[in-house]
Amino acid sequence: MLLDVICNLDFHFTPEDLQTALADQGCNMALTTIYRNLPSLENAGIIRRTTFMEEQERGASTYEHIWGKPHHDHLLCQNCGQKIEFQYDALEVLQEEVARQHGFTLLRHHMELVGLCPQCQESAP
Amino acid sequence: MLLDVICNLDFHFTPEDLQTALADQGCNMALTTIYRNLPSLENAGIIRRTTFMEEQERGASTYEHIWGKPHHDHLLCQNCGQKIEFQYDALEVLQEEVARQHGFTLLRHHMELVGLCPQCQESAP
DNA sequence: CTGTTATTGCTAATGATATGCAATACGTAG
DNA sequence: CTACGTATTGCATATCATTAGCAATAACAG
Ligand SMILES: [Mn+2]
Ligand SMILES: [Mn+2]
Ligand SMILES: [Zn+2]
Ligand SMILES: [Zn+2]
Repeated sequence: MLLDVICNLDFHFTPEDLQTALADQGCNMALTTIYRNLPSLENAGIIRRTTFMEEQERGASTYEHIWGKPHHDHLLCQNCGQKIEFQYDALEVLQEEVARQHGFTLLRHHMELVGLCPQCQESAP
Repeated sequence: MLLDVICNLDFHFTPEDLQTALADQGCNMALTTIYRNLPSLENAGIIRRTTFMEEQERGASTYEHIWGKPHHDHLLCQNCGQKIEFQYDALEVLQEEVARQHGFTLLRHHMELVGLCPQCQESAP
């Protein structure tokens, strides 16, 4: 059930979002159970924790469904909270380059770009 | 005193690290007070919160002294926790490019590269 | 059907951070 | 310096996300 609900969510979600989505399907799962299962799903490569430094002040961490989807990073609007997913291979290549320069083997990265979306640039200039 | 201690720390620190460093100088400051003053120092551009997704699981957030220092990002060793600071202008340029492609005005970013340092590559291959 | 093991829910513990408030330090006008 | 209003502290307590303990329940295998 948990897996099913996760696969049908297309946006980033918190453990509580999952509980709500499950409840909508008639499945009442304790939050504790959800918290207990998230690490397994993460290790299995089905979800990824995407807690953004930008929104970290207070509040639960967020995850996203990544099974079968290509890697992407995020662009966030500081004002409206909108999240845009992007892929930019040249960036990934440069990250590898930085790691190599320091003799590191790069395993993964977390990159978030924070700015103002087109709409928010106008309304709050 | 707080400001003084921060300026003499050259590594990333937690609020508790600050308390310890202050105590070493003979100044006993309540943790509450430190927590209360960190946001001001951050707004003033003296420190920056650098909580890494990599070490976020449990534990306090970390800050670093940035006043007068040029911008940098971090390369972390997953195994030994070592942090390396780097500047790589080409990366920053590409980040701007991504933002522009989506009509965003880029304000800041958070990037952490996680991998294995040279030493840890040998000991845990 | 029955004993064995894995998963759940409930409740209470943790640990970082925030808040209420009274006590103290500070800065300034007299 | 001296008294008073304001800003800053410390202490105790609240919050809130996440975890742990444990007994109840479901899943599984023979
Ligand atoms: Mn995403
Ligand atoms: Mn740094
Ligand atoms: Zn916006
Ligand atoms: Zn290492």
